[in-house]
Amino acid sequence: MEKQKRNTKTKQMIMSVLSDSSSALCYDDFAEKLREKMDKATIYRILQGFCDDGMIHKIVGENGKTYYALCHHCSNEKHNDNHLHFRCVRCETISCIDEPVSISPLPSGYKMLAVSCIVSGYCPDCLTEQNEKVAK
Amino acid sequence: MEKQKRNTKTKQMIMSVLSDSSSALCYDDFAEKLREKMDKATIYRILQGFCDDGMIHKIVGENGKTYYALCHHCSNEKHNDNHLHFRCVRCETISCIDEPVSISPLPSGYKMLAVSCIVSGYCPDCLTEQNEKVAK
DNA sequence: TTTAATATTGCAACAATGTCTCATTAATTT
DNA sequence: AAATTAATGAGACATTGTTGCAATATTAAA
Repeated sequence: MEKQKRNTKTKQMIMSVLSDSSSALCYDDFAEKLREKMDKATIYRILQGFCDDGMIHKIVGENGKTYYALCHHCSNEKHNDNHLHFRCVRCETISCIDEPVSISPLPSGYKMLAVSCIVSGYCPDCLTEQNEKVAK
Repeated sequence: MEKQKRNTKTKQMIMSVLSDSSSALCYDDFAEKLREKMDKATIYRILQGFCDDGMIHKIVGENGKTYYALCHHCSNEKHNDNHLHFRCVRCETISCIDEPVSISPLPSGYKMLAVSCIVSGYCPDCLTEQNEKVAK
């Protein structure tokens, strides 16, 4: 790790965009919220740097895009990306769920090191709206 | 579904490459095995067609690449992509594990529709080799 | 079997996502 | 304040995948 030695305004802006969001963000989200204040390469480099430093983590969506999220519940000692991610099929946001993923026992002979898991469905907000629609 | 109406040689070749493989394959794998006998667009289109027809399924790896695998254990009536995928960190193959994924209960308010899950670690072959190395 | 209809293919251009180089700028150290 | 070093912006490039369209192959019709 030879990265992120200076705490610049650029980095602060990116970090604050991410802190203000309750869901994981992709490059386009950052670009939009920063209104072209920052170069594409810079955004990607800073996000990669934060990942290398263990401050955020990546989630690759089923659309092939990479999303970035703060490591809210990862301690410094024990960095754990193995939690669940949830993608809402209605509002299209991806967010972290703090419950650890329990995977049914693997067939013998396999050794598990990490889990990357995205559940899709309705998030609480969208499920509520959905139910209200049906109720009408 | 308006696809794959003709069973051409091209499709047969792609299907046989996939049948012969015990792991999921990405575009490059097909291109390599078919030795430039076939155009990129054709390969992608046929794979997409097989997906639409429910004969194969896609897995998006953590590298952002899409892998394709036969639906070995999906019946026609009940198409189930919600099984586990395993990526070996040593031989770098991605394969399907037929065990269904059991996810620890979601927080209330969420409604799960599908699961996309990739476990990484050592596959049986590579774990054996690893252990033999250590034993020496 | 020959013709007509239609699906498939190859090619090239394009699109989206992300990375790299390198000159310039900004932050830190001396 | 000057020197050092890290970060940034700009554009070119890389990779993965898609699209439009003319040419080809397959199937259906005559």
